[in-house]
Amino acid sequence: MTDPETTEGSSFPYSYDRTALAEDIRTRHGALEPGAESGEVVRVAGRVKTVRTHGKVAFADVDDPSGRVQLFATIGVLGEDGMAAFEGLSVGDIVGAEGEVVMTRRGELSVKVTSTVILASCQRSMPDSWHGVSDIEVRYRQRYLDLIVNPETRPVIKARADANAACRSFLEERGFLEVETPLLQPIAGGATARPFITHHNSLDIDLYLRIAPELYLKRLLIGGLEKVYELNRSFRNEGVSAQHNPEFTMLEAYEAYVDYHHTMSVVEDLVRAIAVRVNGGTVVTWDGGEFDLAEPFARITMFEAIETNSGPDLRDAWAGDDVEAFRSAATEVGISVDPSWSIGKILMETFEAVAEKKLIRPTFVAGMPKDVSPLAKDHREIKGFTEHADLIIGGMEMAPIYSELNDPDEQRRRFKAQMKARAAGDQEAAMADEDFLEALAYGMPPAGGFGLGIDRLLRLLLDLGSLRDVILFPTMKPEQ
RNA sequence: GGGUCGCUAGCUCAAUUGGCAGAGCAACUGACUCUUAAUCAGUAGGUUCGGGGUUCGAUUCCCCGGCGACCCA
Repeated sequence: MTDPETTEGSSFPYSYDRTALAEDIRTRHGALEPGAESGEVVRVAGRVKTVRTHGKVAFADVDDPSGRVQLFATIGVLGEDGMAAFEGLSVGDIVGAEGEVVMTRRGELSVKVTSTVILASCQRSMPDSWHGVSDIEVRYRQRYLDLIVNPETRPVIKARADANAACRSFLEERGFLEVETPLLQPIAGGATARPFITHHNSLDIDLYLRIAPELYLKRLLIGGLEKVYELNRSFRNEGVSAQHNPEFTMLEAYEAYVDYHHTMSVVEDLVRAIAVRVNGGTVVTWDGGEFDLAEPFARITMFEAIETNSGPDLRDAWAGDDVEAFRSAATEVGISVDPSWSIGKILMETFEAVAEKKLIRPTFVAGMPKDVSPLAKDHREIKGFTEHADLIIGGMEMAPIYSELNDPDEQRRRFKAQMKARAAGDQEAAMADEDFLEALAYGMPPAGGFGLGIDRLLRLLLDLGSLRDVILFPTMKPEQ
């Protein structure tokens, strides 16, 4: 309980003139002899972690962003009223304290307080400072408590800031321009996913939250911006899992006059740059194993990925367009094949079931069946494929990379095929975007593009069990 | 969507075969002039996630629901 005198009236002061952080004090006076005084008076501020009273002397630990500092109070300095006020501090209160930096007899660097002010009292009981909060649900719903009591949470925030900064500096160095494109879109394009729908009242139209910025960034390519990127939040109306959150952070970038071979190399370098910025090196510890991102990323085809993971060899069946062979192969590896699935969709599902989780070291799976890849150019070697690579690391899809489709007639045919799938019930199939087709008709330079999932990459680099551990406020159902 | 597990005091956790809902920390009162998970004495704190059922009696067993975690699809 705080003293009623101090909780009435101006119990929530407007500011506090802090003159030192815990770290500053340690740097300047950490070498003082036990019992010595520094002669320097400081004002510190932060959250009370513990209070230890001893009658005519008392201690409190205060956390600020740089660390912890001990407050040391004596009745000789504060008098009885001041001492009572100090002893009234509660764990969780945010306080400011002024006093001389001293070293206690027991060798703990302290601020020997002459005055203490409660800047914000903590009206609720703080979680146990020893055990912290272990209930995962509380950690996600009340992230502020997690941050206050669980020290391991804070570095995750720093890692995300570092990853974002690494993306920006990497791309800026290479002449890319950061842009912002619509989050509210009349047609949700650029990926295959179910969108969220919202409504604009005064225009009286439904709009979608973007599932990707892709089609707008390509419009900028058409407009002559040859290297653009957007570090974006996108939204997909799908389940929540260790690898999925309905809103997620992605880096999308496009570069004119290159193909996906070039862009794969760019992504490879970018992933290394992010790792170095976040972890200080390229060695990744993941799920009990270890690998080095500095080694060249593998580049294999989907057929090779399936085969080397003891799946069937499907090349002949693919060349012969033998849907039945695909159905039986997929069924054999335990997939329940939907009768509406195309041959490409079955191949894709087979790959995901057989190989994806086993690709731990960085691997570009280069080439994607055309009917599940409506925005990439035809593959130059494999019939029915597109130049669409997926970078897989740690068994997770990290980044799609395309030779961007820039033929408006072919794009129209791809959209048509998608609409057909959509009509057949595939809610993830792409929507045709006439406005985008018109833009393409003006001519888009050949280009390579990619989208890098930042949340998943962070999960990998930090070796965390769930995507929710790198998202500060993951999507949750309301409690009631 | 299916399966498994979890939900008890502010936090971390107990509660025997179905038999008085408890401990530590936090809070509150008091003692203590160098503590640092301070110590000591005392006080208070509960819709056991919600609803229903079985039973003399339910935290415990059964059913329905909520939220979460993990696994599977």
